[in-house]
Amino acid sequence: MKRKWEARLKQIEERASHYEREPLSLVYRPRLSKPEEPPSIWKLFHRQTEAFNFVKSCKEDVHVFALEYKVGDGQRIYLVTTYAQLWFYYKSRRNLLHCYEVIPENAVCKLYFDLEFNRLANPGADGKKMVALLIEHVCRALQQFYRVSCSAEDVLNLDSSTNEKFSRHLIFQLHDVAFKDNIHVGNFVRKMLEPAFHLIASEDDDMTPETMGHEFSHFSETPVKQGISFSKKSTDKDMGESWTTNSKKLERLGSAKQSSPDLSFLIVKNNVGEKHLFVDLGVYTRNRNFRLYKSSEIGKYVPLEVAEDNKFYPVQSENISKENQYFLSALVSNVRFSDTLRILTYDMSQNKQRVENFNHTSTSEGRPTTERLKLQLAKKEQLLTLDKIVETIEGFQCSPYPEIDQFVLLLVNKNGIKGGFPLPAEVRLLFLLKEEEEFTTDETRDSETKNPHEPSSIASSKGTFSDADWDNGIDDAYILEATEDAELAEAAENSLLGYNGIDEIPDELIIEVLQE
DNA sequence: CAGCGCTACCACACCCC
DNA sequence: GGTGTGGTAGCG
Repeated sequence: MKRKWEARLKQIEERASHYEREPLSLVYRPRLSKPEEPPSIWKLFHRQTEAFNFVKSCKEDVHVFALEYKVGDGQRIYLVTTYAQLWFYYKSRRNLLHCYEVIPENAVCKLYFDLEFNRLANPGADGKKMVALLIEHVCRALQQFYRVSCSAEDVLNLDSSTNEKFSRHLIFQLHDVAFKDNIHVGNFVRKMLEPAFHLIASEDDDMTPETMGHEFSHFSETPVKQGISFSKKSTDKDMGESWTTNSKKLERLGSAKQSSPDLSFLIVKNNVGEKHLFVDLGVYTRNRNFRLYKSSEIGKYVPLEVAEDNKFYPVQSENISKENQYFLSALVSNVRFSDTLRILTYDMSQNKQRVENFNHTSTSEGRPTTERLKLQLAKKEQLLTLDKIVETIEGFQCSPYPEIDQFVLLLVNKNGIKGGFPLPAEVRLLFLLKEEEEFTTDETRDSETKNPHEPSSIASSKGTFSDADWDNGIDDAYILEATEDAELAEAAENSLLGYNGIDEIPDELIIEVLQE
């Protein structure tokens, strides 16, 4: 008895001296890593900007998440941590319900969709069928715009439907392909759905038929901001134009029926009976919050779960559970690093912000250097369209010699492939741009249709969606591809970064160009 | 102490016929 | 009536 007590005492004394040698830290910190590894990161912020500032100061691969914590007002706090650590505390689903990923502005991301319709307002709508048709349409558009192949098996299909609402998230898992950021995703999605907007607009026209020769004709007032609308006065001449307009409209409808894809399945009614799209276009804004796999909106108890008709199955891995795989796959900004990663872009207003962006990103050197951050920075600096590179050359006086610029243009346009300039970075990239024809931007489209003295410009305007548009649908889309052609890459790089005369350009390259 | 980024909508000024 | 602007409620 006494002996047992002595042993116990000794044990306690040993433990006491152990804690004297290695005291517990004053503040408990959750810790996934071993003591010799870097400490865990788990920080909460009231302001999103503070969270992102912390991420910038952080070497580790951390991300910003938004947590809903008050019912009613969608007020959120912001959590910064790693995917692994979040999953560790998240997976039990006893805490951290109502979590959102913050899709950072300017961050490479996946193609994603938020789909929903009110069941009561759309009796007979077959949600699953609509999802399948949409996926088909998206894959076709990816193929036609970017020559990117995919199928329903590449799409993670998450469901959070209720009796009232059909609701899905789609996240595309494209191999070695991602979008520049979610603004570009939005541009692509809106372009891809253009035939559907025209359908809605034309059906609205049918519901409110305009009286011939009356005040005005309303035309194609779409929910997209680049939609076309114009009006006219009731003179004889204008009546003629108005008729032209109507006949064009009919022609447009005809061609829409014949050649552009039939997207009528995407049209649903909201709870007041107005026609809308099945696809929510409000989710492609800066720093958009996107609900995590197995999270629910606060106040509701409907988490996102793998849909029964989901066809995406993550590759099985020994140390990552299937649930964790789905969790990671559902993260829109979780783009897998790859040295052959292609970045898709879709510019709406080509002439606006690009150079500004270039200046901005080029000053942000020396940032934290995880592979991912390096990659994103590299991408940012390389994401210049050919036009912008020319502007940049002119703007910065990089090359005072027109023949150098000519040479560069020839070089990168070789074999009908327009190109960009691989800058000094881990990954060398080449831009594959669309062929010659200058695409009519939405601004020119608007200015054309607004000009009352040029009905012919309306007729020939790209404001109508035609088969040709669809086939040429590459529009402002660019594909960036890794290139193994080191010689070409190096020459282009040197051309941009400081050759001062034609003498300095390697002979063999000059010969190559002259031979063309 | 404490959210964020829009867009649709409205009100208003100003212009032109 | 058309067009442009500025402010904001409310949606996602």
